[in-house]
Amino acid sequence: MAYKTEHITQQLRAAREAQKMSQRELSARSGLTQSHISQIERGTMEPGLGSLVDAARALDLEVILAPKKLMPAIRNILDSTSVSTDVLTSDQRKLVGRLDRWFAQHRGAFASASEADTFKDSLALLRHLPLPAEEMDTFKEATARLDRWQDDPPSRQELSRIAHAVRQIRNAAVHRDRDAVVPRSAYALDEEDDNA
Amino acid sequence: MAYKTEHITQQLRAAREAQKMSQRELSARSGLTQSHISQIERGTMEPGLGSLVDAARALDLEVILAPKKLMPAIRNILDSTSVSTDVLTSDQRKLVGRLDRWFAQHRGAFASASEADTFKDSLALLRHLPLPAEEMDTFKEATARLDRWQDDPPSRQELSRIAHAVRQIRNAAVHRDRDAVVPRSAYALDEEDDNA
DNA sequence: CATAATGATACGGTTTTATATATCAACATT
DNA sequence: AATGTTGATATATAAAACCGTATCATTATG
Repeated sequence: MAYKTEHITQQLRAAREAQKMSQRELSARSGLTQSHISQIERGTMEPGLGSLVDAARALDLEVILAPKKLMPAIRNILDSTSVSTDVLTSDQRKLVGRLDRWFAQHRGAFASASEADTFKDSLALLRHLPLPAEEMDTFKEATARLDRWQDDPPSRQELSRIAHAVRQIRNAAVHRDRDAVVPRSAYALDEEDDNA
Repeated sequence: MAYKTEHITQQLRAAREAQKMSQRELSARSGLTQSHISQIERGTMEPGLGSLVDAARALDLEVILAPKKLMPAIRNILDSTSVSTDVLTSDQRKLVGRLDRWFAQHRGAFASASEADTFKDSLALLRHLPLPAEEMDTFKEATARLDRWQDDPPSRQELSRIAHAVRQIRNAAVHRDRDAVVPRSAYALDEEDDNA
């Protein structure tokens, strides 16, 4: 049915999820109904152009028409440029990187696969979400145990505790982020962009 | 009404006109109704996403979502790359240029202002539309009389005849251009009446 | 465990899109 | 002068979109 517009609506969903925004929050920002959004994302219904623009704007996206022949060049810009601003402290970057490498080799150490996935997901987010100094300490502290995994491998229970702690930090960061780090994201308030 | 989507639909119309395509032809290529297209372009109604995509495809355009922050870069691509590729023979370029200069000085020689305008319009198009060799001959032949305007000024009737001939060449070029240069633009035709 | 948040659905009701078809005035073409 | 083409409209009808609201199963969270 909505074969022609599938990629667009799919992109909408991807953008929303990338911003960790719920359908209900997007609903509030865009003026569309949550049920409406769900159906659009699922392909159950095809949005009107107006709805698409509303949803897109709420996600900091623009609906544009581009000549086919220019698409390669545009695509180049679109997926080469990393999306987030990456204003992390080098401390955070290093720590996340270290944990990342650790995880690559020891994911099997977790109690369950889902727990490992949760941990990985937390890491993925903390790679992009800046953490305030104090929380960085908590983060460091929570994962300090992993530094000694070599000569003293942590038990699964210890790992669970650590993963849970990291998860909490992630959650805190995500929630604070919406209003603090990405405050001028969507709204129609800032119509004024820089000039061309 | 359709304030949010005005620029998009406006762009649609601009693209269609730039390709010298009539609403009826776009209708045939896109599957939409001519009346539908008219209303969309006028802003009387807001198209669904499906309709927009259909119309866009028929015009060799793509509907895409782009992050706002990347818009400057994209806009750069969009309007830096100018119009058509201009693959004219040097013969055609020269001839058009000469006629252009001639016209700049002798537009008053035409029978009416509108006839002069028509001639200018034809020239403007032939500056960008490549002409096959045979037609170039016809073109040259039709305007040969102007080469002797100096010592033997052509009558208004002669001018009318020439202008008309040039106009015909222009028309043929436009039609051929649409069917040749934009052959694989729209798939809508293939779906419905798939005649070879 | 209890609670809250999430996404998927459902349904009745209003509004809008979209089609099919035709007409019309303004031009363009032959 | 006769004929085609163009874009704007009109009307009637079918088909969706869109909203409100509400429910439900999962999953996340405290």
